[in-house]
Amino acid sequence: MTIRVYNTLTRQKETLQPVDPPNIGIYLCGPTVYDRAHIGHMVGPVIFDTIKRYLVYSGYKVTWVVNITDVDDKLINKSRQRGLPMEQIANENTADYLSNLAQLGVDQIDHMPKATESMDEIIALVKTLIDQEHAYEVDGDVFFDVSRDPEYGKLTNRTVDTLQGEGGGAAAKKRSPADFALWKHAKPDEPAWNSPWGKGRPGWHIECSAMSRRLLGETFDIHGGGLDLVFPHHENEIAQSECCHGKPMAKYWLHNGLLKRESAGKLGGRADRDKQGSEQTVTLEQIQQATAEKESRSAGAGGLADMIARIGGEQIRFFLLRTHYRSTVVFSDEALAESVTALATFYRFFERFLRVTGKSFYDIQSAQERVDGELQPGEDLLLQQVQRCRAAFLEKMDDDFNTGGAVSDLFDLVRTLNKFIDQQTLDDASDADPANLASLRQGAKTLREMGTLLGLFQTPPQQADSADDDQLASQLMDLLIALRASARKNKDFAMADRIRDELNQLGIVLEDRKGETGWRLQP
RNA sequence: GGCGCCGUAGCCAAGUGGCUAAGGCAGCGGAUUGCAAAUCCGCCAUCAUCGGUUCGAAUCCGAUCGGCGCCUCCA
Repeated sequence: MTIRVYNTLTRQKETLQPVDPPNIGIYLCGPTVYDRAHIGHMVGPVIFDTIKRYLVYSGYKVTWVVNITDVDDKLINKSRQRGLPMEQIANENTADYLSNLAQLGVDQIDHMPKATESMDEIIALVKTLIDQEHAYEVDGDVFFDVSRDPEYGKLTNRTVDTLQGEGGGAAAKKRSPADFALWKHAKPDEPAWNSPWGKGRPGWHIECSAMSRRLLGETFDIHGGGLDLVFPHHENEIAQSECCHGKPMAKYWLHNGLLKRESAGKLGGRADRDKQGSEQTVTLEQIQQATAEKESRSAGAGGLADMIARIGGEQIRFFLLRTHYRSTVVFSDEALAESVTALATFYRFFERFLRVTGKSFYDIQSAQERVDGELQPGEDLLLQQVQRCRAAFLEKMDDDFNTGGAVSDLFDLVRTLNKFIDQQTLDDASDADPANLASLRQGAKTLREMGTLLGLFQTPPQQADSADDDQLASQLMDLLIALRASARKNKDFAMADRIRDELNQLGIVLEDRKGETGWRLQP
């Protein structure tokens, strides 16, 4: 078993060899919580959640950190616009973010440090960089001196002289346009922390260097984030941390692709920003309108939380995992709908499994550890097929966490199991061979193992007939089904079909099985 | 201008040097069904174009066309 990952730093796939096996430290750049999350913010968490599941399964001890940036210029602007304290805005949006993560089944994060709770480490790091003459102070601002870092630009293959650098009022103070702020001097009405350079706040990149060092050490294994963070954010993190410590910051740099709308540009990208205009001149109403437009296209009128409630967290997770994490994903209602349809195949199988075996798929205990090549010579044909699916699945996951390819093996496996039920006529529970049922259970257990690795099928989907509110609906359905059964018995197919067709109009699908009729809502 | 990515069936999407190019959605044919639904079986691509390397390329190299990202805040 060898796991290979694509490393942005070397621009090639490499064998994963932890710095300190079996431990693996992962740092993922989380959100700046100046606004509610959109679906694009979920790509990184979902894939890294999956990566951690896979690494733990493969025998590693993984520590995964996702930071929350809760102090920043955009937060300060937002605070002014809304007339609320920055902290309150940060707290609101952090809560929204966490709730979205939970809905998508992202539950593997070990630490979520906040920038505002890491000031001591940040200041200490800046101080060291000044002492080392990698940074300099000008009137309460501190800048990193890129000319003192011969390796600057190595992540993105850039040279200092080609860079424009950040503009704004601070540009005049910088020795080189490419120098970037480590510490920003506070204006009178801005949130500020005491520092050796007066009151101020951290620059954008420094908090990640400080927090990753505290929680994962000076050199850790995997640093992740969206492709849009490669430059300047990660380039600058590398510069700060490696100049400070004199050793590599992270061994592998993994970047997820960005989500794109059908129409134009990535979510929150240039097109969105241009629409909003410069924040000095735009009115609050315009901002709200622009935000509403953006959300209506990217996440439904009520934002991501509403979209999750409407579509389902698992459906969105599945949608994201169907593509390789480094690809650009074009997001649209149609694409999402296709995913929902595809995912329903598994839910139908789980119901069938319950009918056949009397056991819930969700009660199956999933394998916690990876065990390879345990196929016994005497095992039956079904289990051999199941093992082939599983081996194919693991092979794809080993290759840079190819979830898109791995999903196909999930479909292959569910088809194999459905076929087995058909061929062995296990739907007739009365004469089912116990040995066949045992084989089926074993196959389902493997499906559960694979699903769990992807963070899928952890809890039963919302059932139309499970909620108390739908008790009446359930009773009415029983009545209609009984009426239709009686019509069918009398060969009154016109009546029977009318009941079925009109229920269909209401989005309810009937399935006649041996001896009974089931119903479900259309996905 | 600099750095980088992508172009596989109607649509989405794996595969990056060698078995019949995964899987999903849609469609068509069949088994099953009173008819459907569900399930299963079958059909449906020579991989943007051109040229080159190679015994052999979707997969490597070059050119062309088309799409995109970063170089300023962004997951």
